Order: sequence, then C-alpha cells, then structure tokens
Amino acid sequence: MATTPRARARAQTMDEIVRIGRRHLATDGAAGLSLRAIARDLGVVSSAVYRYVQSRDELLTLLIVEGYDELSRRVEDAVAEVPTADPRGRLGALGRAVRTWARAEPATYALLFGSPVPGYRAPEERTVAAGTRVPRLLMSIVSDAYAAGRIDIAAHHRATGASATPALVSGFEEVREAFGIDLPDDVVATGVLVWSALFGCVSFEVFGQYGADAMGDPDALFELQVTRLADLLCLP
Amino acid sequence: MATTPRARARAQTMDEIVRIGRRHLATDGAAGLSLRAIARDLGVVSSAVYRYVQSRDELLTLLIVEGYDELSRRVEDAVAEVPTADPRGRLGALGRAVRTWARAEPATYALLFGSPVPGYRAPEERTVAAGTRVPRLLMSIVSDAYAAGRIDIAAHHRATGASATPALVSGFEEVREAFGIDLPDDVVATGVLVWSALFGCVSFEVFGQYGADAMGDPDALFELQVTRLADLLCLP
DNA sequence: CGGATCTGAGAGCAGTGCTCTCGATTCGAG
DNA sequence: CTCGAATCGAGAGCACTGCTCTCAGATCCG
Repeated sequence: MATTPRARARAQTMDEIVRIGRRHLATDGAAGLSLRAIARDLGVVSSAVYRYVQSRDELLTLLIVEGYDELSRRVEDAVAEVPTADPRGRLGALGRAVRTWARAEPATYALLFGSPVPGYRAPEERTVAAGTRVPRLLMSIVSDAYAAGRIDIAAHHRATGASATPALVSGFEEVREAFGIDLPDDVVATGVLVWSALFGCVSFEVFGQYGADAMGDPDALFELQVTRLADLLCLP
Repeated sequence: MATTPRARARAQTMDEIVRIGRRHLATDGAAGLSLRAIARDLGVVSSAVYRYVQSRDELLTLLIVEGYDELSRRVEDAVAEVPTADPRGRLGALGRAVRTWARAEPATYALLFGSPVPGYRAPEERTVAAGTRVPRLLMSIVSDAYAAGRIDIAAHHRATGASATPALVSGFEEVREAFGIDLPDDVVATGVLVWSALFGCVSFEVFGQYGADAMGDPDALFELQVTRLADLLCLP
C-alpha cells in the first residue's frame, strides 16, 4: 500500500510530537508536560496538536510505553552479553543497565517507577506488555539458574529456613503463569524481593533520597548492593 | 506573652490551610494541589491565602515535613513496643509500620518517596531532620544488635564474603557520623540496602507496580520480604 | 487616640487543558 | 478530471491554575 503523502506527513508529525514530548519530559518533568508548549515548539497552534494526540494523558501513555521499551531494550542487550551459565553476572548486568538508564533519563524513570501521575490511569492493555519485560527477564535469569541446579538450594534454605517462611503465599501460581517459570514459592518470593529491592536502590539514588552526597561513591555502593542481592538468591 | 486574638486567629487559619491541603493531597495528589481550591474550601478569596503561605511550594514543604513527622512517629511508636533484645522483631515492626502508613496515606507517601515534584526543590534545612528519623532508627536497630553481638557475623561474612565485597566504599564515614553509629563497612552497606529495599517493596505495592492483583496476598508477601531482609542482616 | 500593621477583596497577567467553528487543503471514488 | 468527503490548521473561547498588585477596612499597640 503506497502511503499517501498525507499519511506520511501525519506519521512524521506524530513522531515529532513524541520527540518534543520526550525533550520536555526530560527538561520539566511529567507535571510540566504541556501540549501548548509542544505546539509552540512544533510551530503550530495548540488546538492542532489535538488532531494527533487525543489528550495530555494519551501523550503520557505514549511516552510511558516508549520508556518501557527503551529501558527493556537496554537491559536485554546488557544481559545478552553475559553467558547464561553466569547468572550472577547476568543479574549484575541487569541491575547496572537499569541504573545507568535511570540516571540518564531520570524524568522518564520517574514517570515509569515514581509516583503515579494523579488522575492518570495507565491503560493496562498498552503498558503491561511493555512493563513486564524487565521483571520477566529477571525471573528468567533466576529460573535458568535454578533449572541448571546453579542455585545453592541448601544455602537458600539455610537462609530462608522453614521457620522463617511465615506463611504460604497464595497467588504465586499467577506469577508463575504470567512469567512462564516453574520455581518453588520461596525462590519466587526472593526473586520478587530482589526485583523490588533493585528498583528501591535505583529510586533512592535517582530521587535523591540519599541526600545530596551522603553516599561517597554511588557506583561502588550500587555494586555492593547488587552483589548482596545476588547473595540473597544464593547465585554462584 | 498573651497571644493576641489576631495571632490566635492566624495560627488557626494556618492550621486549617494545612489541614485542607492534606485533604486535597489525599484526594487529588500532589500535582492537583491548588491554592485556589484551598481558598475556596476556606471560604476566602485566593489572594488571601498568600498572606499565610508564601507559595504553593511553601505549602508543599509544610506537607512534606508534616508527612515525615507523622511517619516517623508511627514507626518509632511501633518499634518501641518491641524489646531491644529482639532486633528481628524491631525491624519487622519498622517495616510493617512504614507499609501500613504508606497504604493509609498513599499521596503523602508519594510526596515523600516518589518522583520529586518537578521544579520544586525541598529546602534541606527544613526536611532532612524530619526525613532522617526513620533511617536513623533502622540503623540504630542494626547498631544495637551488632553491639550486643547479636548479628551472626560468621554468617554475615559467609554471605558477603571478602571476594563478594567488590570495592571499598568511601563515604561511609559520613554515614557513620550522620547516624551516630559505629559499624563495619559491610554491615553499613547491608543496612543501607535493607533501607532501600524496604522502601522499594512498599513503593512497588503502593504505586501499583505489581500490577492490579498479580500478587495474591500482599500482606503475606510483605511479611516474607521483611523476613528475608532480616536474614540479609543475619539478625537473630 | 492615631499611626503602624495586618488582613481580605478584587482586578489583572500569563499560563494550562480542552472544545468548538470555520475556511483551506487533500484524498479518492465516480 | 471532478466533486463530495475527509482531514487539517487557525482562532476564539471556557474554565482553571499560580501569583502580584492595589485598595479599603480591621486590629494592634505605644
């Protein structure tokens, strides 16, 4: 199908809107994202933008999906460079990729993992697929290591211990299904914890919770944290 | 000094502004916080509130400080109910208190620990003191346990291992000083990790990163996560 | 009592998201 | 090639925001 000039122009304008939106997001943050400002940068009157983007929230959704995709791509590329036989290295690569991207694109990171934008409800059918790629990859790293018998189960049980596992958590069946993994409950739980903890560390750093420069060497601190998270999974 | 009627009225109005602000924060989120709306609820014209609050950011700061204070009070109360000799119980109480408050006041929690409000810079001299009470308490739990010889150092070193400690992290001297603790580097690092991880877990839950109801039983999941974090510190 | 201070009202400026209408352009079927 | 239909940009307009300014009245205090 020969794309008509009009369709071409439309796609081009659409791209440019998202591009300018990304720039404004990086500059002024999510709350400062203004369709009128985008229209100005586009050299067009404000109402014209509404021919392309239904609303401000629609643009937000576009930026969210693109953000997830970009983060996922970076993370997947980084992990792919480490052999499957080195789960600890793969987890480290994943963590470093997340942190590097978050520091490079703090506004987009905040849009994805920070406070939900009030009044904005992400349409799940458009964002979940993009948003689960990273946790899926993390779980697959754990799953591969477990399947290959490379998780020190004895150590894992020594750490988690029957008495230390307070209650059987229901609902992990859905997690197993959603992520296509087959791991025992305690390993799944630890995986979820590592996932949350990783983003907790990155968020604290990106959002400035550590307070100015309280932590002398953020890089070294993060390396240490990632190592401890791998310890938590008893990865070799 | 006998407080004049005018001073009394002023303090009262001030309180009411903050009270209404808190309500709006819970209802519409930080971005939806509008001085004009507050003025309306106060039955006063918009410019009048500027007699009490210098700007919207000033109000934000007031709400932030109050949020930190409230959270800290809850956490300290919860921890105080557990004897010092039970560090694991104290850590659990701390975590549960944070999570309970965060779920009860998601908007305030987001204001404190979510994406930084764009264009808003928290005046450190007013927020850091309030903001460090919880991490200070967490560190003191760890410190007390360590001083009492109740951290299984052998297990801790088995987990962290010399080879697993990638690099010496400089800057922990400042942390030790700021928190008034005297712990070896690896224990400090683990404490910081536990702190970040705890808020990562809570943030993921409050901000809906787990996706709708993917996790069947959030309470049980959190208990499990807190237990694993205590394991990470090798607490008894 | 009377000057100084504080307070609320109101108008106004610049910005926002979003809707509507109205010409002009472009598309595609006849 | 033509003509109706679809698309597009411009502009005005509505309701809202933060914030500033001025003005009149209330209150304080020496």
